[in-house]
Amino acid sequence: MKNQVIAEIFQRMGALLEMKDENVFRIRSYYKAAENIANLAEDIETIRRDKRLSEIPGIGKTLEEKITEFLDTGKIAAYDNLTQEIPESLLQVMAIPSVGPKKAKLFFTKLKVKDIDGLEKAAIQGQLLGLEGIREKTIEKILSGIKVVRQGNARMNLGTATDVAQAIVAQLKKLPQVKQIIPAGSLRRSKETVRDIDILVDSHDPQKVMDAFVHLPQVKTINGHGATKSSILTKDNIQVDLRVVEPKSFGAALLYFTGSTNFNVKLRQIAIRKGMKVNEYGVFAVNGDKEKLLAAKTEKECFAVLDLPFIPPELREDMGERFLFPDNGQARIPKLIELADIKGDLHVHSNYSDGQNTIYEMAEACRAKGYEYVAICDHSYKLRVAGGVSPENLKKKRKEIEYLNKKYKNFRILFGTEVEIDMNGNLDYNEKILGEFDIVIGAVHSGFDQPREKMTARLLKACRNQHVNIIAHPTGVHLGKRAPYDVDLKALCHAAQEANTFLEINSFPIRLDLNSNNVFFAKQEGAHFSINTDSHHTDHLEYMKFGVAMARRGWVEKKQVLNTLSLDELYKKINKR
DNA sequence: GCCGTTTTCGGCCCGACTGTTTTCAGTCG
Repeated sequence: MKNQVIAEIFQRMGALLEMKDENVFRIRSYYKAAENIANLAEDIETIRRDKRLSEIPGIGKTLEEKITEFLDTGKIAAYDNLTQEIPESLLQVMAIPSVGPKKAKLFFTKLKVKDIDGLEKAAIQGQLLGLEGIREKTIEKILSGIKVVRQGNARMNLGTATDVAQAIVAQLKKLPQVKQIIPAGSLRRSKETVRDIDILVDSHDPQKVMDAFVHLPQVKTINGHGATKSSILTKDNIQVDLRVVEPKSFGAALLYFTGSTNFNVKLRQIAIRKGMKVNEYGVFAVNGDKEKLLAAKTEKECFAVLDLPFIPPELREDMGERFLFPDNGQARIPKLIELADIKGDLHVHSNYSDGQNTIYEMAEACRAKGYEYVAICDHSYKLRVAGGVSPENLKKKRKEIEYLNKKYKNFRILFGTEVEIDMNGNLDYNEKILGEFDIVIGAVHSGFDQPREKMTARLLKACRNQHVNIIAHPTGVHLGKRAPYDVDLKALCHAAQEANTFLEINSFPIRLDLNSNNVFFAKQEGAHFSINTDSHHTDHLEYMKFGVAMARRGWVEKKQVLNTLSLDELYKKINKR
């Protein structure tokens, strides 16, 4: 798939145009196009072949031509021209906190600085001093910014972000001045990865809260410390922003601070059309230069005065056609699946393969969560690195499960497997063995580099096997580590639908696979899902909330998810017993 | 450069904080 490459080029073109001091709206077009392309679940070459490029939001005639040019020739002339004029390495310089397009351009034109090393050298040698608008403080900021960018500020996964945020929230909550406190931003939207953490506090005494925040033990550097807004870097180099507002405008502030940016833009555009204005202090009716506050206390009220239903944070992305802002009439927001709808976990491991806990411990932990069932799906024999279960050991495992099940009322352990799909789409256990499981999950753990046709055929074959109920982590992605393998998701969805096979939404924070864009796409293509944790420890069962978040971000309802069914309904659905 | 139930031209979200300035530009979210 060329999607990410093209998105990256448009992103870079946007930044280069910024340095050229181009029209800001033209620049925004490139950024917006980059984002929308990066979020496509479909291969952009397929879209192009079907002549649907202009249906991608933010893609007009010009950008369509550029995409076509890239797909045909492997390059974009306009991009090459830009990089002739401005060295690409200046984009690194722009990535330094406190250095934007204006300063990067200034350093390049005045000092011929074209990368981070050059800037550092110039700063140390005192060459920056005396440039227009540059004094000691600015140079200090640049030097510390260079350190930050060198340490890498990669996006963290949702699990890490949740932990970091919770630790800070727990400490600030102890302050008597803090009334409500809630992590906002991309974390509240449950985005797969998070760059920095935004926390919103409601208090009558902002200064006290700010002071406490910047002096938390995990703070390494203070980037900003204002009356209502502060920003710090933790010792693990994670940026955390805190914003304090008056209780009366908490809803408006939460709405603003949750974002996304594009969602805010969209919301504010809607307000303007209605003769209103939205900012973090409320929704206002505008009449000449007079403003009248209409709503601010809760998010719900703010949506209501804009004549919108409450839009759950997970949906606030304004991803073009997926976003059902009404052209006329009411937005239709489906009743999204909730964590409480989940009746069991259909993919956990035990110490029969590479899990840390016994079957009994996993079962008890699931019972404690109020589940009706759990499927113990250990790896199959061939995956030796993960202690795949031999056919002989399967018998023992099955007996153990039967023994435990005799003790349980209103709870059932399902005898399952996560079976290897080999390079040709064949399964690791024979048909007879596969027939004995309650649940069979097919999974790819090898041969990730196969070409699209081969990989797709491989998955389709497994998907159509009469015993396979679920396809595990369908794209194989490891966030920040391994790119997804190349599979025709559309074909997989259609095969899955025909074969009554479910696509997994794997909740493990480094996987989140399918991700929310894929879930949204797969849902449109008629796929149904199973949201599982892939737990290798009882602690991992908590990850279910992340998988549910992916489903919600993909507009999924309860009825589209296998493990919202009761045990009887589940058996019926998968044709067992 | 995109986009359209006021529009195919003329709009395009809004504010906090910082460092440099004597009123604002740049950066960020």
